[in-house]
Amino acid sequence: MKVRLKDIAARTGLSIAAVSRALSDKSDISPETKDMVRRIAGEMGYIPNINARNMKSGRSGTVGMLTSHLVNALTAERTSYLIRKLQMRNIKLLISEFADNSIEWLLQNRVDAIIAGSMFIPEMVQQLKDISKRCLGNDFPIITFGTVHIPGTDAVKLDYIESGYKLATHLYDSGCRSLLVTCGGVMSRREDGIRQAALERGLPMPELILDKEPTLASEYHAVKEYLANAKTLPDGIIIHNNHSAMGVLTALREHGIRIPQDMRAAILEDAGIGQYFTPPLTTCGFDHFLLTDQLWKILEYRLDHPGARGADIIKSIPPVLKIRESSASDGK
Amino acid sequence: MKVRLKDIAARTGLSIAAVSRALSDKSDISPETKDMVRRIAGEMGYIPNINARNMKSGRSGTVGMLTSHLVNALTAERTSYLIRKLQMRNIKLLISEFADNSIEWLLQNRVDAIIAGSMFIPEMVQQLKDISKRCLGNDFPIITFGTVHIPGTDAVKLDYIESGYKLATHLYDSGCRSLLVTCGGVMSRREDGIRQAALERGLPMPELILDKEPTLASEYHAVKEYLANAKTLPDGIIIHNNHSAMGVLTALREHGIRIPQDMRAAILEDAGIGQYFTPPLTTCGFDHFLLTDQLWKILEYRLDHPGARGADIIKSIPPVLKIRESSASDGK
DNA sequence: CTGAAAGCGCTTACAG
DNA sequence: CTGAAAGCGCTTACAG
Repeated sequence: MKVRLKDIAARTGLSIAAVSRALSDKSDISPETKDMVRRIAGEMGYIPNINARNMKSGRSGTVGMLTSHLVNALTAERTSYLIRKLQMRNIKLLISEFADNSIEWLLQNRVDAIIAGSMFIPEMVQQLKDISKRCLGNDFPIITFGTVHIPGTDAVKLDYIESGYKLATHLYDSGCRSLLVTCGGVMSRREDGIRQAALERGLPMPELILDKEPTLASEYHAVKEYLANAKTLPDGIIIHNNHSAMGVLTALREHGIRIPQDMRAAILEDAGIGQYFTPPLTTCGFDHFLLTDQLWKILEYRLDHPGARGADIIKSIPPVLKIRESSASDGK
Repeated sequence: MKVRLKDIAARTGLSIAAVSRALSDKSDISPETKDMVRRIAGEMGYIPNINARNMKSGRSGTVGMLTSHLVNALTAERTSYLIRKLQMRNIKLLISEFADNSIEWLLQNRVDAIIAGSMFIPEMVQQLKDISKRCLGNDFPIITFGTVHIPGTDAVKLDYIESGYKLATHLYDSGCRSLLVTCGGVMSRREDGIRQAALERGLPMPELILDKEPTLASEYHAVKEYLANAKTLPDGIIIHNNHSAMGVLTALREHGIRIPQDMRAAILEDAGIGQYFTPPLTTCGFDHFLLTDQLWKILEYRLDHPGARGADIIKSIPPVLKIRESSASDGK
């Protein structure tokens, strides 16, 4: 933990510069000294200090990620995938759970790029706009994913309005007339799409269950409470994510509601687990492998081409509707 | 992105040192210059460079975490919790998915401490032993959680043998005579506890389903395949984690197996979702809030008390058995 | 209260 | 092929 180039230099009788070169592999240096230095360095247990190395280059070898809920399975999966990709290139990921000062924090740590999802948080969008403006001339890569695109940043566009619209349309076409929507802790653009589908048909606006603290247990209780007070029940439910689906379905079941006979159900997200529910659940969401892959490609390109900003890179991922038993159309 | 202390110094006519002090809040400096410097720094859009700051102190303000599967819900939750705690103290988390060189990588990045779980991976344990030995005199904090304790490191002990034993004992006492155990991609100490419970009763050793690639889908298929080839069925099943439970249960259901009538079932982990299955699933696992909290306390202590190594800190979390309908004892 | 200087560990033109 | 020197951006004794 303590051995420095200086120590190796002293031990070998070489200069610090020579040792540095012997170890770095990219300058010419005589094979003999190179081997010798490497051997001694190994013996001494030398571990290069990457932070010191970065000091010179001005880059930190770190990518910042703004997120709002790592706990979510999809977020975790995405993060895990990114970490592996980054790690293969010796790049670090600095995760910042969104707060007032999180972007500032990332900047203070001199991240080489920022990735951000959760663009439904207005403060986050605003902060990203601010730094995008501030850093524009500077060629600082910001890559977002979501429905909102900020000029000056790259994006993987996920049309949440479309995904809500698509799923609601399917449910209405299957016979639903009144929809209930669980929204988790926060409204997102997906509700807009659902509303639009209702509007087009002259059907009543969907009812929303908005939950303060969107954990599995609290969503379960929110739905329980809704059911206890409801005079008439909707004939369809859209569950906002995979994680809460178990809680919501349990609440429905305990209320004696059968799916799809009494109520059709679907998840407005796709973590690949819809088919493992009973009955299998219809899902409408974005392929997260595709998403993460696009994200990574843009990121890699930007890291490898600093100073060549050019136009914003924008990729789109379409929402995919997977129809399963839970939204069977004949009420069988 | 470009403003340095030097620039502020030039602009204010002060020395770099004075500017540094005005901004750092801990040295005495006249109120007027302090205010002035801060105002100017703000106007210039100064963002301190934390990495440069750390250069001097020798600490990186980063904690390394070795993990093997961030995708797992519990790992993600733990990580999220830790990140929030660390972020409040402006400490970074460097996550390293375990690989040959991951510890070396953390060390190169001069992490101030290492946290590691997944102690069922022999190579990881070996590597941790090596660096623990190498860094011992150096007061480098290593905090692990799991069943194995490495001398010279702190630990939150999770007795996996005990958790397996406890759950198997419960199932046997409920009437099971032959157990099937899904192990995910890797054997862990939990199987030892299950075997021990069988041994004590003179019952046959549990059958194990070991899966190469433990995803939800592959566990589903692994169980399907097992069921297709089994001559006689076990009367109890232990599922190794929450994530795979949905797949395993679906496979059982498709095979016409009713729980608990035909087969009792339980999860050897507790992510707080057991009660949301149909029927509610018995679980035996460790309280992850407690675990993470203990982890954080040890970590915080170590970071705040460098150079005061003393004895290893060891905390224990007991496995908790939560009995639910899926293991009802009278076969009703 | 403020400045000049040394230093954190490394890299990299620039000379030789 | 190798060394002396400057520098990355900041902090911190040490003088004044």
